[in-house]
Amino acid sequence: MNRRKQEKLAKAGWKVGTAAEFLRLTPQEELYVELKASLCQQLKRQRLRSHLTQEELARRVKSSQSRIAKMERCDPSVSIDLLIRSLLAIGTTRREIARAIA
Amino acid sequence: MNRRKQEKLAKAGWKVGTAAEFLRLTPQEELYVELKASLCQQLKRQRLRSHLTQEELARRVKSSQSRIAKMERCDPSVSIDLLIRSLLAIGTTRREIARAIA
DNA sequence: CCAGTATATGTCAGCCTTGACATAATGGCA
DNA sequence: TGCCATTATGTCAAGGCTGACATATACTGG
Repeated sequence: MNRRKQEKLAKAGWKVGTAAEFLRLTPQEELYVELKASLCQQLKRQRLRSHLTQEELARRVKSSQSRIAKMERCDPSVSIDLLIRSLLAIGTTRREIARAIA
Repeated sequence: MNRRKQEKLAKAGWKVGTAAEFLRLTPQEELYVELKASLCQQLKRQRLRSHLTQEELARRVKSSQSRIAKMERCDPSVSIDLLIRSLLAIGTTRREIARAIA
């Protein structure tokens, strides 16, 4: 958001900030969710690249369509553990995972 | 282990194999534990580099000495989530975490 | 040898994550 | 529009993870 618009909103009584500020995350929590988000995106990218539906992917990683959807949406209920196990299950290499994280 | 010794043990009725084989891990599970092990080592390295005791580190990451010990020993009861949250808590960057994983 | 510090191991109640299921929204396509 | 495939959201019992505590073991200087 540019400065102009921000000032305009401020005049109208709004506050502008990052999602982390809004959710009152500590800097560490912020890093954590960002890192997790990278893995969520990586999972979705890998799935689309493989032309799989969530249903099909779910079968491969022995999970369910709903959980795959939550993973890709980065739902708070999914762990990095599950994300990494899912990525490994569809052939993502450590190097690729590292690349997604960095 | 060299070939000679392996044959010798085989004659004596022993089987020789990797830890993964012994524990009957699937290739994916093996990748998972290896990746986790890298993070465990990284945590220990970072702690020693910072000249912290497990007790002190535990306070920083709001955990307990026993759990830190389990993390560094790569106890099955510790999750990648906790490892990553701990690493972030002591100032490890995403890049460094990625480097440890790759 | 002992005391003191650091690390390792075992246990467990309480909370968090998971797969599964139901159901709702979304997006084409005829 | 209605139908179908896909994805999103809500819920929950069962199992996994966590911090805390107790205790054991390892290490070191005196």
